[in-house]
Amino acid sequence: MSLRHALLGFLTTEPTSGYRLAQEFSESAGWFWYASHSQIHPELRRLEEAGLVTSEVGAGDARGTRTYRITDAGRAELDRWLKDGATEYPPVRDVERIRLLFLDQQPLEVIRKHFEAHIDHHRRLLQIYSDQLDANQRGVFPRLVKRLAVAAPGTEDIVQGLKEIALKGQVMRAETEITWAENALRWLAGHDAAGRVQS
Amino acid sequence: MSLRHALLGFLTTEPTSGYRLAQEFSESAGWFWYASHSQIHPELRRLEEAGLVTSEVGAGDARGTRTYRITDAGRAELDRWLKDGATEYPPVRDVERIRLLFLDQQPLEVIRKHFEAHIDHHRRLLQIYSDQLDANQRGVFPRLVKRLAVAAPGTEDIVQGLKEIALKGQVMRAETEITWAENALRWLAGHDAAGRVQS
DNA sequence: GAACCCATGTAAGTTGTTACATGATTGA
DNA sequence: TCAATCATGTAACAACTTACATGGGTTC
Repeated sequence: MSLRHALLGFLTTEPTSGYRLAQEFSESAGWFWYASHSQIHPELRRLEEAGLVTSEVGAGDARGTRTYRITDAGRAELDRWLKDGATEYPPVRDVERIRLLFLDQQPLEVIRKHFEAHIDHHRRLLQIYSDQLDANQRGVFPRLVKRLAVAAPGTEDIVQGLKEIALKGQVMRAETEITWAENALRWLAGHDAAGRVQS
Repeated sequence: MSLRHALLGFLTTEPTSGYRLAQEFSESAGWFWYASHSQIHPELRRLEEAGLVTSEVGAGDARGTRTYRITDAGRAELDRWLKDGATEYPPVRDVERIRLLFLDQQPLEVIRKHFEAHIDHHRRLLQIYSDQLDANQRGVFPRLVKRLAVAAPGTEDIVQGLKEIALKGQVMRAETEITWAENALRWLAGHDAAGRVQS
């Protein structure tokens, strides 16, 4: 149940609404966790039932925006999750790779398009994460600013450092995928040429 | 519905049983797709209902091993999937990363363990994929041998090349993760030392 | 007043996990 | 004969997706 803990984690930065959380969890390539509002709202209510968060609707709020706030029990649960549990790496389920394996009986053109689409996809991600990394390093990344404001004294450089490391990881991943696919395209081009020469 | 197409794809290499498929989908770090037998057996029956595969139990087979074979309709469906559909990249859901973000209020020791576990995990994967890559290059990788046997004439080097590229991708990913976490550990060690000097 | 954003919700369906259940064969 | 492996299956549950639904606020 990672959504639960992702929500608790975000709520340690500031109390906010399900709508805002849904925005955070949708934007920027899903940040590190994607979830839809139809999953977030019920989960927040379950968290409230469990006493891990509280919620209230502002007195004069006609829209009915419900603001969620993490409780001490919620912080304890998050702390327990962070301390006790090792990261559970999910099983590999890579559509791109299984497609690639079975593309071996398709025309070269189809294979080429596959790698090009892969590069496009990861270039988009690279752009997003590079921008965020840049904003983080300049200290203007909104989420960083908010988190620095609530960070325990003396932990500021850890907060910023870990965000930078996390973003650097995304950048490295995207770069790796692009390099890989570019190499593949080169191989494919060489193979194509070789095939023509021999025929 | 990728499991469907992953199963169809594997069945183009050779007719086999749900049990064997479940083994393939479990071993070797899940290869590129993990699925449990309790998901595979029902899916195979659904594929049979849809006319995409046929199945039969060998005459003298007391164990009741049911061998599935892809039909022309199944091949057509796989072909359609490979040709028409672009790869659908799933939304980002990265437990490791969200854990890392919220570790910023934990002791340095806990953070260090996180990166060490990350390195361990990816070293294991690296070993598996390196071995497979090696076996593939030497032409002794069982799945490669089988697939080469059914490959259309003239496509052998594409078959082997794409498998190599796919495995190379897994190796690169694992290496990237290890490099990333090693850098993070170095940063953490430097930070720890700096902290002690200042205090 | 139309279009768009803010804000929450439900319901149906799919996918995937975990646990339970059964029975045959093989090898120590 | 006991344990491991072969082989398939079901049932309950959890996670996630997609679509539908509602209503207030803002802006042109």
